[in-house]
Amino acid sequence: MSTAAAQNHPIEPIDERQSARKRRAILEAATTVFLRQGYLGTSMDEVAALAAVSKQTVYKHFADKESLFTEIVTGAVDAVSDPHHEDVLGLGDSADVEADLRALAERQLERVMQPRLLALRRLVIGEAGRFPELGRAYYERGAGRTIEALASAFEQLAARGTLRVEDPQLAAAHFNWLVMSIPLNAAMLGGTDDPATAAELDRYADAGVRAFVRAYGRR
Amino acid sequence: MSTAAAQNHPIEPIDERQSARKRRAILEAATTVFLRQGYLGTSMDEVAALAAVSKQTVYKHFADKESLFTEIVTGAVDAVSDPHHEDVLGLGDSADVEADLRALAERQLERVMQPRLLALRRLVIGEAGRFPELGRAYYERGAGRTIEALASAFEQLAARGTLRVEDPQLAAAHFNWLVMSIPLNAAMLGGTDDPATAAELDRYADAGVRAFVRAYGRR
Amino acid sequence: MSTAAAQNHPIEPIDERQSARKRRAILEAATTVFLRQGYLGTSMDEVAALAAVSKQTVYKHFADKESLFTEIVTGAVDAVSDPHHEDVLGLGDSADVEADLRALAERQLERVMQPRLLALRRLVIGEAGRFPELGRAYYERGAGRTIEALASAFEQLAARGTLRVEDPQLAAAHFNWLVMSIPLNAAMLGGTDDPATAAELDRYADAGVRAFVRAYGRR
Amino acid sequence: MSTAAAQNHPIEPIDERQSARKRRAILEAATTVFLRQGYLGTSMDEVAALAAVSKQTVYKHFADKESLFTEIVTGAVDAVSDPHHEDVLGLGDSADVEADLRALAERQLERVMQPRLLALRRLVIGEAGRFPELGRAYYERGAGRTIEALASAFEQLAARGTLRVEDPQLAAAHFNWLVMSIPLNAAMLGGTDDPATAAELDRYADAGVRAFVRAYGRR
DNA sequence: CATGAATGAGAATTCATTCAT
DNA sequence: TATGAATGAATTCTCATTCAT
Repeated sequence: MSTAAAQNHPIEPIDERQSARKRRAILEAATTVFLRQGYLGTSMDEVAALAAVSKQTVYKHFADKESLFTEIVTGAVDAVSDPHHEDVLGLGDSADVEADLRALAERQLERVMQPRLLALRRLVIGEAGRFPELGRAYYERGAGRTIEALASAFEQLAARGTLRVEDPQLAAAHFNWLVMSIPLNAAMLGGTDDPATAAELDRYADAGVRAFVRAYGRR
Repeated sequence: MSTAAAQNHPIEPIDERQSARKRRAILEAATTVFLRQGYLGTSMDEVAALAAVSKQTVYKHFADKESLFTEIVTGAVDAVSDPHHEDVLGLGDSADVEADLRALAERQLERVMQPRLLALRRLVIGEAGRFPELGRAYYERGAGRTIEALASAFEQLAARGTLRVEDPQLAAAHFNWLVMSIPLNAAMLGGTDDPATAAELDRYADAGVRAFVRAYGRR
Repeated sequence: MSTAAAQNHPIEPIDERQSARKRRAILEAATTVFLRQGYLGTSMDEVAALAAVSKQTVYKHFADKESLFTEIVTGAVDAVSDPHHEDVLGLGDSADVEADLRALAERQLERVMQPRLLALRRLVIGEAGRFPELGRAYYERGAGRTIEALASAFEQLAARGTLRVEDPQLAAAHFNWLVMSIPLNAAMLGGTDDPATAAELDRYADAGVRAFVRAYGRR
Repeated sequence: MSTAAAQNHPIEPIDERQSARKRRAILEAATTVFLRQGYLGTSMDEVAALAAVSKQTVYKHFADKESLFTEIVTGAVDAVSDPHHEDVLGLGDSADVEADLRALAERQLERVMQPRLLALRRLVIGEAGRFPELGRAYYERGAGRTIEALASAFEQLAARGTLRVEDPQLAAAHFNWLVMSIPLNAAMLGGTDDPATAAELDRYADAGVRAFVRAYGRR
C-alpha cells in the first residue's frame, strides 16, 4: 500500500504525492458512497474505510462532511457539464441542420443518461432542501448553460433563415427538453434498474429533434 | 379485542373517532416533516411532537418509520394524481383544440407546481434508491397515467384530422413535457425559494402548447 | 368472545365467572410466553394480546410483572410436583422391589421430561439470580420432596433387609439422579429440539435402577 | 490499514497492545455482567462502564451484543473444560482404582462447583432457547467430552478385569452424575448463596465413587 | 370495568467530530 | 502525520405502568 513511498525519489517531495493520492482516493470513495446512499445516509467512517484511509486523514483534507459533500458534487457537476457544453458550442452551420441537431441530441442523451450522472442528479434534487446552492449550481452549469448556448446558436440560425424562432431562449429550452425529458424523467423516478438502452435513447433523441424541427423549422 | 366495547355502545364507540383523529394528525405531521427534511432527516420524535401525540401512539398506528413513510408518500401521490387525471379525461372535442389544450396545460401546470407537490417529487426522487417502488408508483400514477390518457385523446383527434400524429404515446409525452419541463426542472433543482408566478406558468403553458400545435397540428 | 355474558343466568354473578375466566386466560397466556421467552423477554403487551384481554385487565388481576411471574412459576411447579409425589409415596412393599423401582423410575422420567416442564426448569434456573426463592421452591417441591419420600421408603426397605442402605437420604438422591441425570442434563443444555423418545427414557430409567440395585441391593 | 504504522516501528506498534488490553477489559467486564444479570438483563452501557471504555470501543471490538455474548460464553466454556479434560485423560492404571476415581471425582467437583462456572451454567441453560448452539457447545465440551473420555478409560479397566462394565458410555455417565448431581442440581436451583463447602463436596465425591464401585466393581 | 393513549425511561446502535499517541 | 479511542448526543424502537374516557 505504501511501498511507493519507499522508492525514495531523491528530489520529489514524496508526501505531497502521497497526500494528493489520498485526497483523490477520498474523493472517489466519497463520490461512490454519496451517490449510492445520499448525504445523511453516508457516514464518514464508510468513506474513510472505502478510501483505505483513517478518518483523521479525511478531516485533514476536508473540514467537515458538508465541505466534502459540496466539493464532491460541484466537482462532479463540472466534470460532466464541460464536455457537453463543448458539443453545443460546436453546433456549426452545415447544410443539414436537422442532421446536426440529431447528432447533438444523441450525444447529449448518451452523456446525460449515464447511470452515475443520473444518480448525481437524483442526489442533488433530493438534497435541494438542505443544499439549495448545489441545486442552483447544477442547474446553471447543466441545463442552464446548455440552453444558453443553444439559444445563441438558434439565434444565428434564425438570422440565416434556417430556423423560425422568435424567442431563442424558449426555443432552446423546448429543444433541450423535447430531447431529454422522456428518458430523463423516467430515470429520475424509476429506481436504478432497467436503464434505457442506447438504441432507445437514439430514438428519443431523433423523435425530439423531428418534433422540434416541425415546430421551429422554416415554414 | 374491542368487540366487547362495541357491544355495549351499539351506536358508535367514541374512541374510534379519537383514534382516527390522531391517526390523521400523525399523517399530517409526518407529511410536513418528511417533505421538509427527507426520510433520514426526519425523526419519529419530531413527528410525534408535531402531531401532539406520544411516540407510542405513532408506533401503535404505524409499525415503523418505513411504513409511515410509504403510506404518506403513496397517499400524497394519489391525492394529487387523481384530480389531474380527471382533467385529462375531460379533453373534449370542441372546435378550438388549441384553446382546449391551452386550458388543460394551464390547469396542469398550476397543479403540478404547487410547492407541496414539488417537495413531494423531490423527496421521491431523492429516495428512489432506498424506495424504488415509490418512484415507480409516482411515475405510473403521475406522468405515466397522464400521458396514457393524452395519447388516447390524441389518437381520436388524429382520426378526426384535427392533429397529425403517428405515434400517439410519443406525441402525448412531447405535449406533457413541452408544457411542464421548463418550470418543473427548474423547480426540482432550484431549492424552495422564488417559485414561478402564476403568470409565468401560464406563459410556459401557452408557449408549450403553441410549439406542440406547430409540431403536431394539421399541415 | 363475550357472548357468554349475554346469556344472563338470573342467579349466578356473571362477572365473577367472566373475571375468573379472564384470569385463567391471562395465566395460561403468561405461562406460554414466559416459558418461551424468559422473564425479561416477555412483555405485558404480549401477554395481554395472547390472553385477548386489555393490559389494564392484566394489571387488575396481578399487581405487576413480577407477581404474575412468580404466581405462574410456583403454580406450574406445584401442578407438576404433586402427582409425582403421590407416586413416590405409593412405593409399596411388593415382593419384587426392583420391578417396583423400575415402574416408579419410568413414570418419573416420563413426567419430568415433558417439554413444558423442561422449559419451566430452564426458566427457573435461568432466573435463579433474579428470583432466588423460586429456585429454592422449585428444588424443595421437586427433587427435594421426592428424595425425602424416597429416603423414608428406603429406610423401611433397609429395615426389612430388602436394601442395604446406611444413609437413606444419600441413597435416595443417588437413585433419583441415576435415573434422571442423563436425559435431564442433556435436555437442559440441548436447546428445544430432538427430545428423547419414550423408549430411550425407559432405557435410562431401567439402567439407572439396575445400577442402583447393584449398588444398594442386598449382598 | 495499519500496515503503514507497522512499517515505521518495525518492533511493535504500541496501539496493538493498548487495543488488546482494552479488548480483554471488555471481555472481562462483559463476563461479569452477563453472568450476574443474564443476556437481556445486561446493557452495553453497563459493560462499557465496567470496562472503563467508551461504548464505541466496545462496538469496534464486537459487532453487536450477540457476538459479544457468544464469544464470552464459548471462551469461558473452553477455559473451564480443557483442564478438566486433562484430568480425566490422566486416569492411570494404578493398583487402587477406587482411590484414583476418588481423587478424580474430588478434583472434578471442586472445579465444576466454582461459583463463576455455576453462574455460567445457569446462564447457558437460561438462554438455551435464544442460543441453542451455546447449550449444545456447552454440553459437548463439558459433560459430553468428560463422559467420552471416562468411557474409554472404563473400557480398558473392564478389559483388565478391574471393572465389570457392559456399556462403557452408560457407566461413564453414571459415574459422572453420581459424583456431580447432588451438589450441581442443588446449585442450579439454589440461588447464589450458601455454596457447598469443600468438605461437603469431598463427601459427595466419595459417596458417589463408593456407590459407583459397588455397582460397577468386580464381583 | 375496560380500552386507547400517555408517560418517562431505557435499550441497541450509529454518527460527526476531536484527543492522544 | 496518521491511528485508535473517546465523546456526547441522536435515532429507532420497546417497555412497565398509569390516566382518562
